[in-house]
Amino acid sequence: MLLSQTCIYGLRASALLASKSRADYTTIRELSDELDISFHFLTKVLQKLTKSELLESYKGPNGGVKLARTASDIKFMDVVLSIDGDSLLHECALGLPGCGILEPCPMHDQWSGLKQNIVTMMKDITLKDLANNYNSTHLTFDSFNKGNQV
Amino acid sequence: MLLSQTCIYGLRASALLASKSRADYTTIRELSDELDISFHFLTKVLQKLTKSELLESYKGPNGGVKLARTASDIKFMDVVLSIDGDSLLHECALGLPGCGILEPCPMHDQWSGLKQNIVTMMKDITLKDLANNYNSTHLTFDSFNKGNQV
DNA sequence: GTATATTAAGACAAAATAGTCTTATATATT
DNA sequence: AATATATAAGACTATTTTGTCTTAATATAC
Ligand code: SF4
Ligand code: SF4
Repeated sequence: MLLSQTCIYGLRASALLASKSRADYTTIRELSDELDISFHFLTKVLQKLTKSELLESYKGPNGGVKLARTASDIKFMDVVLSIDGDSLLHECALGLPGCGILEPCPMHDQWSGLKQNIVTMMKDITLKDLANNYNSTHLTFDSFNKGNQV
Repeated sequence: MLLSQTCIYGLRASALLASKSRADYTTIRELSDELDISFHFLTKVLQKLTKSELLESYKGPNGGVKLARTASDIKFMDVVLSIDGDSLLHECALGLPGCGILEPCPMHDQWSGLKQNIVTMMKDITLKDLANNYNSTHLTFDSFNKGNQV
């Protein structure tokens, strides 16, 4: 897995938030219900995004969370960096230690090209993109998760 | 991380084995020393490769492990499949549940292309490729692992 | 100000992954 | 046969990741 489970939750919640109006706060309970993620766990995940100032939170009645910027202004990568940190950028996802510049392994050129493409994609795609074709079934039910081809 | 730590160990040991003669068995102790991996842990990892018939093992004096086939005949992907299974092939490494064919998310086309490239690379590269430019420093010391760019 | 709704924080528990250690088994040498 | 050398197997521990629960803090409404 390229991204932690925690990060995935953050991405799914962010995408869902991006499909909602920024005029109102959405409660984490509503998000956790729609996404079928544990409320308490999602709360902790979103706290990271709030601290990173990708989300804004508000306590009390009519409180909740909302995007801190417009959906088109928040990149997929912003969420990844906030939750998983920058290891994706700096470490070889193949996991082979001793990195590329000094002593490249035979896969390095190919791999680093592919990896750069992934990073570019994550830096290109915004929450608006994710929200555009948003399909609640897709982002919601884990039951679809088994045995599907990618 | 795309591959488990266990899988990385298997790959590093396999690459090292590929740089050695198939006429002799190499002891796991020798591999674990050269790669700076716990002997007992590496033993368990290599047992998987032996069960998958990528390696052959032999007990007793002058025993050890060796490649079951020529290095050019064993793919990077063979090792990955043996140790991590086929989740890399079937699951979205982005982790978003509910997969691509029925309800593709907006990233699907891009992502599935990139992912296919990774899979193709892993199916293309053989242990011989890894062994060719083999550099023991690179595959050995974790101290190089921090802060290098990929 | 009291009750209610909400996020924040942190202690705690469970599960998955990684790593260690001991014993069993097979082989070779003498 | 006895000893030494090796992998195989499995119990055990440690660490990380994931998930749960309780309490604190903050805001609203009445
Ligand atoms: S040389 Fe490149 S591909 Fe190979 S292990 Fe290092 S960073 Fe990864
Ligand atoms: S649609 Fe494709 S990219 Fe998106 S989550 Fe599913 S498999 Fe992954």
